[in-house]
Amino acid sequence: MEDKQHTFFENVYEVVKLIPKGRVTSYGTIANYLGTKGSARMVGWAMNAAHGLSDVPAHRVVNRIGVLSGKNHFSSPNEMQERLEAEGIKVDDDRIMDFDEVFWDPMLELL
DNA sequence: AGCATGACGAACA
DNA sequence: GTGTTCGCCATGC
Repeated sequence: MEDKQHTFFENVYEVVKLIPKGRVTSYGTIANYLGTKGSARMVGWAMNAAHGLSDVPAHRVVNRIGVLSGKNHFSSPNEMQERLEAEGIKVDDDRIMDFDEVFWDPMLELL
């Protein structure tokens, strides 16, 4: 873990850190914003590495349909949902409710 | 070198 | 709505 992916990971972290409280985005959206469109899996991989960084709110990143696909990777599977609900995001059956309302698109709102 | 897996996504049936 | 298939690319066997 030294040079090449460093840039990609760094970019992912930077975007994730910019996600406003109470909002969420998706792996594919971040990938698209970074220009690595189609490589949503790499974003997920980056999150896996970001897992230890408190600066990166990985719980605000879900898949395209608002499912907490990564909850299993947290310290506790319940932690992700609790953190989201603590920010005012309603979660039901591992899925974000009103997903279109809390969705945050860097291309659209960050600009 | 190939093959399987994965915090994904889109297209299609 | 669900299930399958393919593309994506880093990692591990």
